Amino acid sequence: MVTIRDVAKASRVSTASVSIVLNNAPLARHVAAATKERILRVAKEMGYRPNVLARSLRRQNSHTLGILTFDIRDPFCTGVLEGAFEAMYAVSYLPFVADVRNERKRFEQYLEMLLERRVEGLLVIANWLFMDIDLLNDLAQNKIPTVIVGTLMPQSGVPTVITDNEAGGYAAMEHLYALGHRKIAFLRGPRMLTDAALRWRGVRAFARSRKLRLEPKLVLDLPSLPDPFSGFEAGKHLTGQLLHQNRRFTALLAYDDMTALGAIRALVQSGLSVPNDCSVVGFDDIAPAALGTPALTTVRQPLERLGSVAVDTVLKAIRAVKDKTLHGVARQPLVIVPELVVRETTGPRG
Amino acid sequence: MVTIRDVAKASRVSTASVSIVLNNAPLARHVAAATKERILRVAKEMGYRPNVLARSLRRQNSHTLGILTFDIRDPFCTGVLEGAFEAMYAVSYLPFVADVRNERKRFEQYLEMLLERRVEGLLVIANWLFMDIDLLNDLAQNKIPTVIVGTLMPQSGVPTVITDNEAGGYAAMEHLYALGHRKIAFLRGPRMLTDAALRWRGVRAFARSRKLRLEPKLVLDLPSLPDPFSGFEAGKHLTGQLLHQNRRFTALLAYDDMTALGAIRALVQSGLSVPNDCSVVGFDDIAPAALGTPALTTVRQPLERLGSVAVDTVLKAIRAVKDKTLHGVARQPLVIVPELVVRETTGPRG
DNA sequence: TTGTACGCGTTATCAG
DNA sequence: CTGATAACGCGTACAA
Repeated sequence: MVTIRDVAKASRVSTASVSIVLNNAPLARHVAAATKERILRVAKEMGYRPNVLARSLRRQNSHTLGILTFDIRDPFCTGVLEGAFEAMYAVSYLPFVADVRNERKRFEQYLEMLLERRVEGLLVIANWLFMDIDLLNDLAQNKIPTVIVGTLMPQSGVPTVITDNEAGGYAAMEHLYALGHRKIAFLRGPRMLTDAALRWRGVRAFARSRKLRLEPKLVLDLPSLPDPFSGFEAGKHLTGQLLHQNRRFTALLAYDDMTALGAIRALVQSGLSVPNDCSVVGFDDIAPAALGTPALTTVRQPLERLGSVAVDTVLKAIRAVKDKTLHGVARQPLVIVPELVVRETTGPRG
Repeated sequence: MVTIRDVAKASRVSTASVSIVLNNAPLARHVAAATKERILRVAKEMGYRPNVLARSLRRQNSHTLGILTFDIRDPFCTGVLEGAFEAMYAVSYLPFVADVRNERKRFEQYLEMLLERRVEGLLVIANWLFMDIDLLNDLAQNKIPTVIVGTLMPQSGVPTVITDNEAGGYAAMEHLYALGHRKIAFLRGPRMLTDAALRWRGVRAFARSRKLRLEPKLVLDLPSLPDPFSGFEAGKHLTGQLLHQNRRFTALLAYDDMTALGAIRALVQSGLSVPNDCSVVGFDDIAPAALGTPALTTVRQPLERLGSVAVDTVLKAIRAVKDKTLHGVARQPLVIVPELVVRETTGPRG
């Protein structure tokens, strides 16, 4: 590997000059044009690549962020990741990504590894499972700028970027109501989950505004399970239950897309048609939502936007720390408005 | 940030002793137990975290791999990633992941960034788009151990890990044939794509073995488009075309799941039922395949396995370079056997 | 333009 | 046996 010293020797100047010229530092103005050119040429010829490790050591920054995901296969994660990557690319930061797989041990080990690598900031793409495990402390301990994306941790104190769940729930209800649905079944999220509570609040808010009564027997709660794809099974199972009890409903609002997809499976397997016999609405707009037939109507979380806003927030915090302008990051969660995507699983009341 | 010097001072020993003890180096045997304990305790109390940048600089290794993905949202990528992460976690390597988004410029920039960061090896999760752009040279240039996953680049010279496409094609045909299907439509992959060619070869091999004639009019080729999700649209469009021409077929074998999902959409929208009127088989077994209704029958690529094998291969190559045992990595592509997953989109000929 | 101390941990060599 | 000293890896930045 060719070092800056090699280049210096070959160009017959000092390493200082090489560094100055290659970085186009202010002092480069005082370097003779001919010398500059020579250095540039030699460096290229020799295929010199500065060692970022050494640079980071010296500059005390790594141009690196750590991203902790709860499950890389979850489309929610990858959506956020895409946005995060984009924002990082724009400022030439590189991400370490660590897939926690919903395991506490991994979370802690990865966190340690990332800190040892001197990442400048941390992004945590979370789901409800991050709740049980009180890793929040681990996060709060380290002074390093951190942002949580995707779910609201009660009193975590960590800056958060989320979708406006309440608005989403409201919009979904509005849509179903407009189509004439009055008997609506709900597959709510796990009870302790803040997001679930907020979505439900949006639903209730809408119902109140239209004096629509929500039938308690049509409201079921998802258990909180560790596997993200288990949402599918849960949705299928709960819907099957509803069907088994002969409950009447013409529409179903699911906690998220995975749940909705499971619900559809149960409906179709019972010989019902979606949306003719029952409309279904999801939440998230993960990739599979659009790929199934019929395509899922859902409340789209602006995943890429969540990711990029989160990165911007972390970067801002990093700068704030550097400049010691302590009025760094907003304490309030950053809330991003979702968007209803009407596709094929909803239709007028049959 | 607390450094090794701080710990040394606080434990009243030299930095050397601290390093030796904390790393449990061979020399640690010669350190008095009491001293050891003191160092350990002080280090923990002070929350000392070794600076991996400095360590890497000294040891001339980074314990880091670079992973280039063509599109982080593609379920194929994330499947491979999961396996890769797992294998890396086992040896405490951390991945930089760079999402190329099928853009040449990004590929080159990221590649440069990764090399500057002294990643020890490179993993390229590729799809057909990596073909057009002759980035292979860029890869071959750098001496750094590299493995390509997921698609076979003709004469690239870069070690590759792939699924046995031919076996997969064969298995899919076998399944359809056993169900009684004889009029089978094919949505082949892009013509220049090696994987597509191999799958097709598997199909033909089976047909020959049963003296089954393949109707040329039922064989269509996908265009090669840049967006991974475009496979869906292409599948839908080509199937629509087939239907429009009133071609008779009782089963359809798609290039991959995305294509298959698109085909199903077209079939259902034409009033046909899957699998009653037409069976459909995909290839890959990406997550959405199992989530749709009906669930897709498909040839599963062992994605995690591809990822972990790829990482193991890179690590092996890294070690080979270090030990200068030049008989490093196999020149032959590593081929992993796929598995037919029978779900709901295939049934006996109607 | 250059010399050189510095950032931080590792390890070979040396002294007690 | 026990521990310290110092060179090293590489690029940066300031004084000269």
